[in-house]
Amino acid sequence: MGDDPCVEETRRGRPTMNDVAAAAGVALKTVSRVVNSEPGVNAATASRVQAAIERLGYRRNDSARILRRGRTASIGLVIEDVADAFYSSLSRAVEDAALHHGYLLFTGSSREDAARERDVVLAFCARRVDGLIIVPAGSDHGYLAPELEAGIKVVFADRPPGAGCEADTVLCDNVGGARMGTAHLIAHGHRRIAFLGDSPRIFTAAERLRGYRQALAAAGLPYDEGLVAMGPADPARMRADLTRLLTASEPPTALLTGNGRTTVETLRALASLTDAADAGSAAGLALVGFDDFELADLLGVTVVAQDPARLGRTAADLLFMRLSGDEEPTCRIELATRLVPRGSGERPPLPLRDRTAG
Amino acid sequence: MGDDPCVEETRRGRPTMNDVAAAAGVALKTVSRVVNSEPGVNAATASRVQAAIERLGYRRNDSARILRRGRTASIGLVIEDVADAFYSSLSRAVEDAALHHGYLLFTGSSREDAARERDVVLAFCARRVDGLIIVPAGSDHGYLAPELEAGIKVVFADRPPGAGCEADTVLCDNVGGARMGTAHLIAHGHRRIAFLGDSPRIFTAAERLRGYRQALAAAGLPYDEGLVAMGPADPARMRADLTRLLTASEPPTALLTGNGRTTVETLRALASLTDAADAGSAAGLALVGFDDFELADLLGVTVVAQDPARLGRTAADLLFMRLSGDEEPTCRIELATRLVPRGSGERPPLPLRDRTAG
DNA sequence: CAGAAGAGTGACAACGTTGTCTAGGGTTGT
DNA sequence: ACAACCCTAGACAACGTTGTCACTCTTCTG
Repeated sequence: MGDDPCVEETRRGRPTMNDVAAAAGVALKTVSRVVNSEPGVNAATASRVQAAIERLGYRRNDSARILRRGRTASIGLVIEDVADAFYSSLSRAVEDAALHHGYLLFTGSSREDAARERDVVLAFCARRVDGLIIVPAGSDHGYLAPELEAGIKVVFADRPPGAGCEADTVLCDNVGGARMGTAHLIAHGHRRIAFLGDSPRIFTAAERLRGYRQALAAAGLPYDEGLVAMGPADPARMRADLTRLLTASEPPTALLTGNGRTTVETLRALASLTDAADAGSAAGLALVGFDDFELADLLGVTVVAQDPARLGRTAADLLFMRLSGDEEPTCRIELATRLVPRGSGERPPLPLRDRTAG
Repeated sequence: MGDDPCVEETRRGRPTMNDVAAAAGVALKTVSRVVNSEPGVNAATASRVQAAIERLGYRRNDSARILRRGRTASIGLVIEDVADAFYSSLSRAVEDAALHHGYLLFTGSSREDAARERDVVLAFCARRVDGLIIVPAGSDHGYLAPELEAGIKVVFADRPPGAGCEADTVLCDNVGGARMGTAHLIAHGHRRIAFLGDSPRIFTAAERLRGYRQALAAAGLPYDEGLVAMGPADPARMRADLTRLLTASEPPTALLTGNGRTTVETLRALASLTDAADAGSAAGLALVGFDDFELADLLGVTVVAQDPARLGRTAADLLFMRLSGDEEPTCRIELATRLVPRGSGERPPLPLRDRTAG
């Protein structure tokens, strides 16, 4: 009475193949065969094993399986922030691809922090992912050398790896997109166009600044540093920058914003600065945003659209090609951007003396 | 010459602790101690081992570690869709909590498909996650019994588990929120209020419908099925439903929309139906949306705000309490919602004869 | 009818790590 | 000088699975 009432049931924790084997009266290996749908098991035996599996609630231990087999059928995705719409679209595309190939997906955010990027990547490597898709935050990827050496396939997305790291890369045409957006404003008569972008140490922000400058140069317009404000999309900073721009002696008549968050915060700042209900036309400024965003259509904001889902899909396709044995030299793909006119970018320059801000 | 030029370097694949031990001239176990920062290793020995680790690019194999130790220090999160803003905020909160506790996070989307939810959950269990946070798509969670039995901690978020599954649950006050939003419209003079929601087989949609009906009843207003349209947030369907509502003999003067996507698609449909640039006031309808969304402030849309980040944080806190040994009876937490007036919900009813839609 | 072929099953080692136990050698206390 | 101790280090088994090989029956072939 004081003893185990039933030894078999008292076993704590998860049942193993051994337990199933004992319950079904077969050998361990036979259970393994059933679990993995391997051929060479009598139908009657198989169903007896199956019954034992269901009765005990057995689930295969993938850690043991991975340890034994070497391949994990999982990939890792490192992005900047899951909560950002751009990256969550990208995530979803990668998740779809992983599911389609029967892979499990780890996702982690770097929060634009190189050390954290490294930690997340190495944690995934410790879990022995077969491949990685990385949106790099840092610019030194030397830490990847042993991983690449060990055969882990890596694809960089949205931004290239740091110098000295050779790997497939999928980017948007940042320079071309920014050039196109700027040229669009120039074509509508603007001569003083401000550029509001993310911190210039971020690859995409620097590239877009480059495109902006190219467009100015192509049109024979001067590059004025006073019209450029770059930094993280912090509402307070952006308000201050916009106030400075708009109260300058020669304020811009148009804005090019460097990414989705910047565009949105610019719209907010403009709305709060001008008390205009219709933010799209606030202050009479023309506006082109780099990167499309939800509701840009309703707000009438002209954008240079990237396609984050396509970016993710392309990176995943590339990764799975590598995983299935493709040994071609590494490649660098640049996806085209698309200008979507919605009104805000087609406004002509307004005489600026009429209004004051602040 | 034809042979291995250097046996040690030729070894394919990843170095193991054994390799490191050999390279450093110590025993396997000593390497293990160094890797895990266990005490009892001479500083000189430790640095020799460390050097070998770096030279070989050794990374611990977590599968083996997990197999040996039993605990995985990882949790799984199953949501409906990473690309949805509500769930991506929730994800981010969970990710933060996981990071803070030193746990790794698996994320998977169910796409509102019960079978897929089950597959994802079981895949995570096969990887031996210690805990799970689930936004359930299905209503039968019998498949979780063996997992719970095996000690996996489960917290349900946003929606409760199906009958017969006992587990901690964190919800929003859907009924109260919808009641509040509806009462707000009633307080502004509306008598015919339409409800546009997600498919009624989704828990939150059904609850919100319930809140809507309660508010009507409390105000002595009749419940008119003709004012209710529920289904997935498909643009075409929503346009058709709105057209039907607005061209009815007694059209509504206000709308309550049942979630973020529905609100956004409603705004789009209204804009396209009325050609109004200012979608917020399109058709003169008052509008309250359940669930806040990016740019609702600029569009002037009154919402009943949930806090997805708080939802995720609460669920994660609960899970980590369970993981650290908390054995209290399961609980069900309901988070309050908050009404955020921004204009669209404060418009008075308009005489409806003036306009025609379609 | 003997021998070969094949289907079904099981024994066993190995994957890379960690927990337990043991051994060597130096220091301390009496 | 001897025992008792601590510090360091290694030997070994075990975690749960899968790949390899070997064994036992049938059944088929010559």
